[in-house]
Amino acid sequence: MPGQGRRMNRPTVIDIAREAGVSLATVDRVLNARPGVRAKTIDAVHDAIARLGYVRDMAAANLARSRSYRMVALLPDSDSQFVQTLADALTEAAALAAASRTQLDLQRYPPEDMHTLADRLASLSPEDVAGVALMAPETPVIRDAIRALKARGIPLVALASDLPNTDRDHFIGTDSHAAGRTAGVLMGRFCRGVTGSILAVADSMLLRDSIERRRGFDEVMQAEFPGLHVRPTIETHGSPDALRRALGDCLDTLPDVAGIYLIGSGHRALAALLRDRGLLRRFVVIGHELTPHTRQALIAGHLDAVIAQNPGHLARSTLRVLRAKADRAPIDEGQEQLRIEVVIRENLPPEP
Amino acid sequence: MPGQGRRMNRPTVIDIAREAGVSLATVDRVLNARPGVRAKTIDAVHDAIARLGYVRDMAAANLARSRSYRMVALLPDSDSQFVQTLADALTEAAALAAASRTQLDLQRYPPEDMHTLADRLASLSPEDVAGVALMAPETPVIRDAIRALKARGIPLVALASDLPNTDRDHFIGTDSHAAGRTAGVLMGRFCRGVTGSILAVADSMLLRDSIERRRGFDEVMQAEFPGLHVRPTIETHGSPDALRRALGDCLDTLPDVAGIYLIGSGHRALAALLRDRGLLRRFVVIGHELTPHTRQALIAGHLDAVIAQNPGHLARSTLRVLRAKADRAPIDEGQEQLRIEVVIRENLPPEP
DNA sequence: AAGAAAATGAGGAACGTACCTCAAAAACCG
DNA sequence: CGGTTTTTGAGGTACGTTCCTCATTTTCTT
Repeated sequence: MPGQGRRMNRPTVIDIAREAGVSLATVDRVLNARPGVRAKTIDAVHDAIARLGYVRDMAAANLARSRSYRMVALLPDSDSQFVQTLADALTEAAALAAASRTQLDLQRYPPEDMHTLADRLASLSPEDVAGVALMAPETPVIRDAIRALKARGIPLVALASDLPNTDRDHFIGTDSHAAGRTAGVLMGRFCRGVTGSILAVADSMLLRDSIERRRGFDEVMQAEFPGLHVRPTIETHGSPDALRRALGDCLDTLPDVAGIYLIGSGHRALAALLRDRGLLRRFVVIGHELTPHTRQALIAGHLDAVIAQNPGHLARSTLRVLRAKADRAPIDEGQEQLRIEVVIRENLPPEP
Repeated sequence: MPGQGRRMNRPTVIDIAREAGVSLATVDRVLNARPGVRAKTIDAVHDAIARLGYVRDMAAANLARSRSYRMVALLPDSDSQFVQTLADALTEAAALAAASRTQLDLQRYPPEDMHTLADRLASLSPEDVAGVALMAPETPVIRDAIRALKARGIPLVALASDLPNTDRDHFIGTDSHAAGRTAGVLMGRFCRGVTGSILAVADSMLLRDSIERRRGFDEVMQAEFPGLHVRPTIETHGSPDALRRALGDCLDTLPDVAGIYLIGSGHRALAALLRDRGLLRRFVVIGHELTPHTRQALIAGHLDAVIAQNPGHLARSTLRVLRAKADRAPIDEGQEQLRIEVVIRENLPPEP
């Protein structure tokens, strides 16, 4: 009978009861913080727990509670490929998490409408939601909604984009500043021996992530690559036409463009523009996030490197952390640490 | 009572039995692939499962099994930092896996002595070992030992270094050829505009991994960077002196060295040599695996990039896959896919 | 069609925990 | 000190699954 091992004999509640010299009922009261136990007895039980190195079997506990976990993920309903990729990853992770009584309710909200989002958050009750994962910009309205949510005792994690000035329990994503620095180093090194301008393109410089990436990028370029000059950020506000126009102007005006840094989205529009002008592969192009488009661009050689966070890890991490928060269990920080990945054509992961 | 969700009323085995019109015992036989059920009945049960969208509650299942899994990991007892890092990662992963009834017995074997290793493998019995993770070169002796192990029904995964011509159940590690290509692209791009020689240093060109990395590296260099010429591999056989001597000779003889590719270990010896000669930071240096030394070298700027596989993922993946194999459960290929990581100073993960 | 073999059913104990009730013991109060 | 309140104990049922035994039914073989 393969695959079978020997019993491990972890201590159980029964062992604690014996060790502490109390009854099972008392141990149970202590473990679940139920009232009606003297402080002295509580200590005795905790001592026994410490002495035996007891760890509560969460699987058994949850089975007994016959508790299930409904998590809610709220993503903007933008047509960004990254958000779509993330949504897919969450759906996939949720399918697997179903085996451990966790289900995910993936919701989208109108990207610009923070009031709708706040209302949505306000409508969540601890009775039927065990945790929330939120990808949203940090506006006052949202900050308030989060405060109210936490006051109701619902755990919340910030997804992909941090909400540092709120009561969020955890941030799941990469450090944008470091990601920008990484992009900067690659840009600088790929441009070795070249002097010229670097164009930076972002959706909006009001987004925390874009600001931080740009800041990291600039830091590195100024300190280590003095021959390259980064121009002010071109803001596209998600519009391909705006990108086309603004970037086109730059290319017309500046004779010495060496590289293009795509801080946010816009890969499709950029590729179209460069193709029309016969400029593909002329510059070093570095972007963020691995999506079907950036993948294709990497393969085609129109994009030199992508700084990415792994959406699969992001999704799994989200569910694990929410689950841990719901159980008030500790988190394995190492496992939840999201890496800043450097992706080039040669280490492109196989298609999902 | 926060963190609580609503009952989900997921279908249980009882529902399947009713839906399929069979008894609980039969459902159980089907679910656990026990013998004594007609093919027709098996199909009927599977149909019911599909119709109800049943997902087995793994927590309850494992609780009922009250089975524990003793896994054995066999690593060479070399003083390679990578092996040490991997051992640490395995130990850490094992501590966490204890919560899900999995324990890991981490063993080291004398690196050059394949007979000792084969004997060790031969001594493992399915009664007390649920799976084996093995990091070893593929020699005939080992191939035979693996065949015997598998014949006894013990699952085996190859760790870090593949054993493709054996019956191993799974390989957990990165594609060395692609890793070499990645190193090649970075070397080529970091040397943009430069013409010259690239030195390659390996422990031994008899190791599958080294051969494949070198092959991938060469492929890229020849195809994309014709100005750079990769010299024949210097073999150090793990000896710092040998590296010092051979590499020293090359540096004396060749005036145009542009980069150094460290296929295997030897980072310490290389740093010492370059420091003595005042050549630190003069060349582009690219290596493999993130260890305390390569981490430090990256920070100091003596090393430009490291191609790595994440030892934490490797370790967790190992335990997950072994566990799945022991349970005869399917594997989530996406999650077990090990990425080829590109690490530079800017995206260095925080110290563990 | 009889006998053998294979398939199926019925039922129960166990895994470790939660949560409930009721009774008994201990501590507290004046 | 008696009476009241608080604390503790004992025991049961439940969660969804595994795995066992034994009896019964069905199917196959000749």
